[in-house]
Amino acid sequence: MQHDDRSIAANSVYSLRKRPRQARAIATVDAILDAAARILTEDGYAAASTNRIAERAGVSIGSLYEYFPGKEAIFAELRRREGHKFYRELIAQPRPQQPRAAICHIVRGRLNWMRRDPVLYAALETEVPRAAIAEVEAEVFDDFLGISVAFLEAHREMLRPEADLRFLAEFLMHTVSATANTYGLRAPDQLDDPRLEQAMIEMVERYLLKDDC
Amino acid sequence: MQHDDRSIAANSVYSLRKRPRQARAIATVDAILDAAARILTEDGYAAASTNRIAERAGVSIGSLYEYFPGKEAIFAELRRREGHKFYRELIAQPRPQQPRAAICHIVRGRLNWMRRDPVLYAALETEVPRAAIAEVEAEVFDDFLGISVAFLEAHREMLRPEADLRFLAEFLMHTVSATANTYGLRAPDQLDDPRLEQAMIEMVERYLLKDDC
DNA sequence: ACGAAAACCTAGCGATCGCTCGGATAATAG
DNA sequence: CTATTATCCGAGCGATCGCTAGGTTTTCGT
Repeated sequence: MQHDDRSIAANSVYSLRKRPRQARAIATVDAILDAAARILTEDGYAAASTNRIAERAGVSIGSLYEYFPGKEAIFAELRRREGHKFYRELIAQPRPQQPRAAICHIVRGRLNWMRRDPVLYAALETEVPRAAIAEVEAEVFDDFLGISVAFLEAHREMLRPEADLRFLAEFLMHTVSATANTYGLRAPDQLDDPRLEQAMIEMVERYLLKDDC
Repeated sequence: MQHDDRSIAANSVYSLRKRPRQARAIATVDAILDAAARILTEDGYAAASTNRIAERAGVSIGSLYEYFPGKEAIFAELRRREGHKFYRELIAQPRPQQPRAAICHIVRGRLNWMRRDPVLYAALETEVPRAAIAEVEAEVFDDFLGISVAFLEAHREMLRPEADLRFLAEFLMHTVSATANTYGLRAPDQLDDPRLEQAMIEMVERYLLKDDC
């Protein structure tokens, strides 16, 4: 398993204190993040104390603070890795050229991401303090926004007239993302209802594309 | 003997411990909720300790626990009151009969609610532990879902063929609500952008109504 | 093999947490 | 008035929090 440099961010209270170099150190960091995710999933953020995370990870509290400058940094890193995982998965697959197929691809990808562990992602998006998540969130969002705008520009003739493609891309990303999150949070069992995926796809298509497409 | 008219909420760890009877007691509860809201807005849930809330409210910690069985109950009650405020506001106004006007009315109402205090509502929806909010949230949601389904049924002929109106109503409520929340959380300044309101309205209209409407 | 660097650990500090308890004060009922 | 209930108070408990200091063990480079 290769270790990606991008999952370790610039110097900040929410980034790793130092890079784990040896294999066992990487395993330690992974175990901490895994334990944090499990506790967050099972008992919520309030129950996820640093001592308990370390204990659950089978690691001493001292080792935890060897790599993480503070509690919130653990969840920031967790969010960072999951975000990049989704992002890389999505752009690894060839992106369809046809708008309809591309919309389908994006919506399905976003839903699949949430389906993998709805409770964890919902908790990450909602119970973890905003400050810890905000900057991490922006990284992938901005990247993806650029791709989306470029895609809309490439298919401008098929779209309804719209002055600001950037606003449009932002709006659709927020809508799709927010809806997926909300279902993951409020009705995780409905994530697998084929009607949900279909409804989201059709909603975006109908709003975005000209009527005669 | 003691006739117990606890008309505030069902007995639960998230409801008031006892009903404030005198005017000064009501003022105390209000002050506590107000202080909780301000601290939550300014410094987040992690900083909103019971001691600090009581101090900010100008009330002793003893008085706080006179009425609230625990910390989370404070935020549950806060959420309950804000939710009912929105709900009553929305159904107090005459609901338009025409589908397009009704959609407009609902979307604008939901956005106006979020506009009143984006940071507070975003924090309520996201940083407060789920358990404290869940049951409160369901109260208004279920009520409103009934209204929505009835409305869709009344205008069935104008809608695109759709088997399950209940699923449809739920989907639209979640989408509109989630989008409003997300903008309040990630880009509160854009809440006043007229393009956002317009985009949300058009998106719902285009998805919901037949093409020839 | 050996010194340096990296990784890991334990004990526990100071602060703060949520919350209780016993009693003081104010409003209300009879 | 008095008795009763409602309200308010704040010292402080036990638990736990995030986190650190200082030392030991493991790995790596040479």
